[in-house]
Amino acid sequence: MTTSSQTTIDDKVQRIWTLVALVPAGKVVSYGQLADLAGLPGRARLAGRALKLASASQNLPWHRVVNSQGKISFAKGCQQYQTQLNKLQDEGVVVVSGRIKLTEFQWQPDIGELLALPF
DNA sequence: GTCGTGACATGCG
DNA sequence: ACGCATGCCACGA
Repeated sequence: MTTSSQTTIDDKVQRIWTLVALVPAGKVVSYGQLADLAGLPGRARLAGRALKLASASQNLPWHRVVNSQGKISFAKGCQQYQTQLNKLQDEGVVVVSGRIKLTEFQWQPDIGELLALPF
């Protein structure tokens, strides 16, 4: 087949990065949500991997990604945890007992934004 | 090829 | 609310 379009791991990671870049300040998104939006249901861990692989030069707002419970997925107290927490609070995201109220701060992508995506 | 690990999610008790 | 099991699957040892 000359027209086969195989989606490699890199393509998927690329999609996650593209989506994260769309999240506005003051809002958060969950790993699972990113995977879903990328057309990869059930692949939340891949979203996490994508962020780990991302380089600082990409300037991704990775701190806006939390788990489905609205909590930061780093060990409480570690350096990364603190950095993420600080950035979120700087943006106005309210964190109570290490938790964020998703009903209030979870990002709801715009239809047009999704249609404009390359996938 | 098998196994353990992981920036996850969900269901059950 | 919390821990534990299971599902998921890429990666490295």
